[in-house]
Amino acid sequence: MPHELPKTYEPGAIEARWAEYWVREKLFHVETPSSQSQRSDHFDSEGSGRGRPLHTAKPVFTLLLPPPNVTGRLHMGHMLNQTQMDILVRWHRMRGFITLWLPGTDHAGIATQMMVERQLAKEGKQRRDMGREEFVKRVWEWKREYGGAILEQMKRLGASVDWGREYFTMDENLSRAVREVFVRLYEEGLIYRGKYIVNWCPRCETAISDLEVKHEEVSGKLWEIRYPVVGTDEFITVATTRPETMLGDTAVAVNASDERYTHLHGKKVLLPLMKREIPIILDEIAKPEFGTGAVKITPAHDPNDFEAGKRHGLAQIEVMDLHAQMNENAGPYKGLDRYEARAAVLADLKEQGFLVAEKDYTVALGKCDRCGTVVEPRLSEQWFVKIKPLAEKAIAAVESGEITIVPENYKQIYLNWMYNIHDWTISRQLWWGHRIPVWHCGNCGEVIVARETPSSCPKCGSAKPEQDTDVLDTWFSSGLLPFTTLGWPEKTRDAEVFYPTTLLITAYEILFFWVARMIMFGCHFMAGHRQDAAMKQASGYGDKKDDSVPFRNVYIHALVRDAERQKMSKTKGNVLDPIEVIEQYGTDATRFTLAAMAAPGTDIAFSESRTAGYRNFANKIWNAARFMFMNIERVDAGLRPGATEGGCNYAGIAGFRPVSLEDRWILSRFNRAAEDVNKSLEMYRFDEAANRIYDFFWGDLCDWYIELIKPRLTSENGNPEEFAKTIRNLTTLFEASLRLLHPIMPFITEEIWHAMHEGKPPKKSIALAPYPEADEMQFDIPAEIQMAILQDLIVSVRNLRAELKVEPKARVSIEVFSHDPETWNVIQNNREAIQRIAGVQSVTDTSESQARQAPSRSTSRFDVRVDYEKKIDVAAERERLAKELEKIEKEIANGQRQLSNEQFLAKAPAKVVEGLKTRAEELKVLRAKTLAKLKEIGG
RNA sequence: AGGCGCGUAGCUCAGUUGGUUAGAGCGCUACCUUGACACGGUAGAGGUCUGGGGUUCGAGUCCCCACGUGCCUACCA
Repeated sequence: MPHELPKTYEPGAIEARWAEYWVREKLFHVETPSSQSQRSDHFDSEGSGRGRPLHTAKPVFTLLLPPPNVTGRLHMGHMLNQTQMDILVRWHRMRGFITLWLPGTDHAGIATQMMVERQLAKEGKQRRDMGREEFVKRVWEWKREYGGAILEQMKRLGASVDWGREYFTMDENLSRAVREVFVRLYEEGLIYRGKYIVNWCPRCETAISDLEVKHEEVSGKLWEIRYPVVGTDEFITVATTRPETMLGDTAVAVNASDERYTHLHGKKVLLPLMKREIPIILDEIAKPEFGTGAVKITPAHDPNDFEAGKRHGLAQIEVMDLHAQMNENAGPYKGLDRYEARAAVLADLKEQGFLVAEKDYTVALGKCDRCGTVVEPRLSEQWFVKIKPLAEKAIAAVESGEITIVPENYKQIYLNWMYNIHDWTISRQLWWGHRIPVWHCGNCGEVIVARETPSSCPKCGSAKPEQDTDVLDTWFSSGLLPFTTLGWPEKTRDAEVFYPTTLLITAYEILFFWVARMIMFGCHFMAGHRQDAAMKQASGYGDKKDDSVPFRNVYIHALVRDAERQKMSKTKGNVLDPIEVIEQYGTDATRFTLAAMAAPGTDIAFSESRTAGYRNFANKIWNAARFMFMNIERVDAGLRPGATEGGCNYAGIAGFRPVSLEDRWILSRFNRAAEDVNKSLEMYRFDEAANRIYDFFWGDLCDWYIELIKPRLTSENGNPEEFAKTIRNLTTLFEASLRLLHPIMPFITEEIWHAMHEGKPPKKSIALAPYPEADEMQFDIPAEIQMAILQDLIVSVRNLRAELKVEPKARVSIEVFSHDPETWNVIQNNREAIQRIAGVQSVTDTSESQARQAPSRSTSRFDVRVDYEKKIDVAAERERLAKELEKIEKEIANGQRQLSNEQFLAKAPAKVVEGLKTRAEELKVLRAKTLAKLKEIGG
């Protein structure tokens, strides 16, 4: 069974099977390492742990999964994020790190509440009718039933998280930690309550933070209204984009320096419609250069006016309720929606002659991030976090380099935001979430902040204080996750080992929402924490001073857009469902696409054609494996090599015994690929890593190596011993290449790897096998040079054959000229390969250059001519040669200009000059040869 | 209004501190049912790197301007 792979690669069945296996076998579960059990535990006994002394602490790699909302469905952004995390996690795990990837979900206050409300609406029910307790119960039911959807989807991606440690932000232990944090901050004076203007969503009926407001430029109107000045026949004209708020005006402000209004200082205006006398005040809020220089002041409905109102002790008249409907203070407009009221107010103003002008104006409308409703600034009692003291530590952690942010431009963005941060509104008027641990005494009004529900008021002793009805902003609890998931506030061994986490990978969108908050909370609450020193050292962070930070590195990934570069959004209907892409091309191909397109700095315009290409790549690997298995089948049992005999190690490929040029070459190429891939991953260059593996697997291994060794595998009367050696080399090479690819394409590599081991793999999964590293002893520069000559020769002959339109099956004779001994060596030693791969009958050495003979190709090392009766297309050949000559001439001219420039010779590095000179020599030869050919065919 | 990014082959994108011949995938052309693979093979065509200045021995790469395009931040009525 193991060697019978179906002819065509079909990812669906394979992937589902392994995804299930990884979860069932708990392969990625990490027990808390005790202080004793951290000794290095190598994968094999062959001394492969080069550079890893035994009996030292193991390095640790910890990553927190940005918790998806329980309401979430997987989108491309998640998949990119998780692909990148999984690549790094698998890579570290294979390199012997204690690797913990912690998964969980977020209760997502507003989003989840909305979801359940919608469900209730279908049943004709309303949240308020059923009451808070019933409703929350209902949300929990919903969560149990549907909340796991996104995690199930994650399993399909192959995310190698530790499912044994899965959390939910409303779990009891995490909720306890949230209360603890609230109480401590309150006791430190960092949480306060007050009545301020906040962003209010009339649909969600709750306050939201600045970050949850999305601004949108809309073409709107600016209305100018004149207010009559009491006791004169003058008017003051003010402008507004929200005329309905004038009903709550309590003053008109002008600038003290504005001479237009000097004579009106101390006077009052009569507020139209409301017929209320309000003062003209002097305040800096009014800028003389803007409009009329006079501003209406509505302290209850505008944040600036609120501040101005406080400065002048003005009344705050609320004219709207929590649904943004006009209330009793709005007089005749009571009961109207804010926009109905706007229309009515404008009509009345116009009728009464107060409306002066209506101008087109671009307004930045604030909309609720969740539901899109236009936000209304509203005066209300809320809880706030005093943010500056927390921000200071968070700034220091990044400025000092204790936390690195990649790409680096995000560091400045983060810092700018932190410098200008405002206090954080943390209370939400929702029912779903962490209830604020505050109780109000109905008797004496005492405010009780406590970890557990108080049975009586500590001040007056009256029974049953009422708990505050608000819940906390969802980000308040998720901001604590790096330490609460490791057992905080207890001091745990988990925290000692896994905190600070190593890395956080996330999208730019939540840099402020989440990343910034985690840094603030981590630096504050984990101050004084020490990570296990030996492990910290082993992990490469021995030089870091601050172990309070929630993570040592942040990597911000790009945004996934659709093929037209549009941001994917439900309203646009251009959302690409990753599950659909996966069903069509496979998870491996989709992962590979995301990795290969993840160049830093630019967003990803996801293109399915790329995914199709990488599905083809998987198919290529699949078939190369089939070819390998086909040949293994033909080996006698006694000769069958163990696929990993000596192969399953870190450095190079230990079991590979090169005998031929292509053996030496592919071994060298493999090691170079391993070196490059490791380097790229170190720098989060997923695109480089993916492309490098692609080129190696397809371009080197399949296109050349397998083609070259075919005769050693397929010749009927071959030497069985050589055959076995060849197979051994192929299998060890292939096995190592699978390990190289595994982090990016976990499924296909797992499938083939198990097949190679005939059901008896050395580890339960390739994911637990070591990751290849370069062995410098296996670099072979001469082999690479010689192979390049061989490839040049073969390609030249193929090229000539194509041009001469030689029938594919016909074999041709070739004549080769070279004065280069190395070239001769290559030809002598690889005559058979040349004949077979290039369709050559005989190779003749000539002592004379073939350059002027028509059907020929030249490189600086050799000329090769095909002996064939068919005539070339003279005109086409002439054109080709002319074009080639032009290119050569251009390059020669270019090179000469530089080489004759003293400045260049003096200033350019020797290496560059040397290279140019060598190239100039080559070009001279090539030009002579090309000219000769042109002359020969009468050009 | 500020800030950031992008503009390279028909399409989607690479191109590391400026250094010899600007790469890949898809698409395109021609030929090929060669015992791993047509989701394949072989050989090709296709780019004055948006435009204009500048720095430099040397610019796709650095600077300035323009045009086009995308995003983020912002309490200016």
